[in-house]
Amino acid sequence: MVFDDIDKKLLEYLQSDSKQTNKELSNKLNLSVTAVYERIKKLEKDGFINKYVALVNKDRVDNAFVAFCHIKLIQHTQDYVMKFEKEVTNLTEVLECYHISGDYDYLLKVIVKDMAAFREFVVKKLTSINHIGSTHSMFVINEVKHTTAISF
Amino acid sequence: MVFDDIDKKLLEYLQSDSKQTNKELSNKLNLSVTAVYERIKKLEKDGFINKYVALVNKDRVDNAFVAFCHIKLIQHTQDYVMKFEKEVTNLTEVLECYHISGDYDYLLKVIVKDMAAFREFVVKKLTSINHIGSTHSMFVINEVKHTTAISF
DNA sequence: GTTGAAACAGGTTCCCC
DNA sequence: GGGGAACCTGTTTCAAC
Repeated sequence: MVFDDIDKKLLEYLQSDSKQTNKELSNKLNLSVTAVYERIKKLEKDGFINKYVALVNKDRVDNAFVAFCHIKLIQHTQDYVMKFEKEVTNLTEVLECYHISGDYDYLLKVIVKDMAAFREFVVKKLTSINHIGSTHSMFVINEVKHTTAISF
Repeated sequence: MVFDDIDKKLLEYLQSDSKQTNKELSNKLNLSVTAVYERIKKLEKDGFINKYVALVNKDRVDNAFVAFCHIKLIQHTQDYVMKFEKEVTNLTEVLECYHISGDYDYLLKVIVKDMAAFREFVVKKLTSINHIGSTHSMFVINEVKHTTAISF
């Protein structure tokens, strides 16, 4: 597929504000509205754009406590790994989960109400998943930067 | 401000798909289109909704290499901290930056082309910021889960 | 908060180059 | 592939309840 510099620009614009009209985008890209429309549809169809979402302001949400959890599994058989990943994915408190290199196997980003809720989450939900060896938690003191936009 | 269970539901819907029509939302919430419209405008005005964005599929982007970097500062004077945070925020490779508890001061989520580009990033950009003591990097082997939607 | 209608803007389609 | 005009769907505003 063709994926040129205009598409990259377009993706950057849509990543920063998806509510722009095609007319606004056509001005920025020096294209016609139709061309913008067709390029966007193409990017959606070809899976470059996953979805369009509203981003919620964490500061306005009461008691948004964010933590990162390192997790080590006891064993790494395919069974254990797949089961762990499936169960972790189902936890609404887990916003992100990465299989990573290093001392630990996984890094989780978790959001809960407060420290008490975090303790509850670790004890009741996280460590109740079998095969977890050890965990190590870090608490977010301040969110310095957070963007969903990838630069091209 | 009133922020009831309907608003929470509405935010959850908009976080999962912001392109739904007000009519679709009105069906899900058992409200009129006008009521949905007014609630959304209120949530936007009151800052609950930061913005609307397109989420790009990392798998379709050539060579999206993601790493997490722990960073320790040499000193923690207000000057150093603010300068570091400002410079890190300006790096397009840095998607997220958190001031965290624990052995390190900061946790960064970085996206670059490949391992070579990561090395380049660390040597040329990251450690050229003054006052950085030590860094420790972890590489993402697989993204198991990634959502921007907070549950209420 | 609801309904309905009217006005408008934007998305979508089609035909042209 | 891009441009222009017609069409159509959704948003926005307003009235009355």
